[in-house]
Amino acid sequence: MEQPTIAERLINSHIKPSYSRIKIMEYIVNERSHPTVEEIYNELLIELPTLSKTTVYNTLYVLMKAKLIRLITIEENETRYDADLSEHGHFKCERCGSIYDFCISLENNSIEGLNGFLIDDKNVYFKGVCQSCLANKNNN
Amino acid sequence: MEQPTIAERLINSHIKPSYSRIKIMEYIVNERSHPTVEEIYNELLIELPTLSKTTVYNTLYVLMKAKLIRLITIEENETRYDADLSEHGHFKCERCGSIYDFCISLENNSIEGLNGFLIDDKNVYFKGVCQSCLANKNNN
DNA sequence: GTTCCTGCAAAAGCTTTGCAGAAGA
DNA sequence: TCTTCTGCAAAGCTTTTGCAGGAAC
Repeated sequence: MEQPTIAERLINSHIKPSYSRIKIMEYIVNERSHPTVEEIYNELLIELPTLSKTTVYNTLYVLMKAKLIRLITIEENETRYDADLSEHGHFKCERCGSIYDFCISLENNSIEGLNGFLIDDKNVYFKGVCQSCLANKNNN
Repeated sequence: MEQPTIAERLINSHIKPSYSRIKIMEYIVNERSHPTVEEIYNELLIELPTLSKTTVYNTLYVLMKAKLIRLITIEENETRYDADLSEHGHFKCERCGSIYDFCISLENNSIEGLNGFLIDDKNVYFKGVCQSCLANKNNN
């Protein structure tokens, strides 16, 4: 089964596949680091020297509205983006700042208090210390 | 079993129970609406006309560090606070903006991908449309 | 020619910081 | 007296908005 290209995915969502948009979407899909606006902007500036943050914001808004990406708000002061729309959780290491994905499935019937509610979006965010940082601590 | 008062809870956490701090903590505990800074400030201004937002921010920071309250970041642009530290999820209705609590328990052993990780904090945020808004829609 | 994408600059909004006066021990 | 709590004002950041030039079709 062929994976659609980034451009095809944009077209399928009725978004014109401009070079900037392809690059921004591509970056979020390939880098699985759940980048911030700042990271996307700084990284793509190398390849697109005229890129502006406005375009990054505009594009992220367009991609979000088309539900090609989604927002991650683990921390109040940093908005991140994720192109993986499957149900999974995010773990942020408070020591090194890395974000890890993990598998989790929340069955609606195991939830009390939301009977008759329409659930569009589920987010699971954990924080703590990752295995790698825990291991390093012992070596220090 | 006696519940400790707000002042006692502050003292137990080595926080001086000033009037502002008691009122702010009290507001978060009593109002179970998970208020924003803005809401806390505006509401308490009635009773404490000289209150400043700086004091609200300062106090929230102190309470957070003492783990008497916790941050809720369902949306990127609104930071909310919750004094209920028990494990529960938050549902935000995208139509009326209300936030509902719901029961959920995440067993660590049902999570794949975080073996050997230290988990400090778990957050579950859902979005959608609440029962009440769904019912109203039919009446409109 | 028309649409809409891009990017500069300015504005807006929230949060933090610096500092001085006030309150409390 | 000494500490620290409070609050004004300013600064800092991120995000949004207005608008004009430019690319694409």
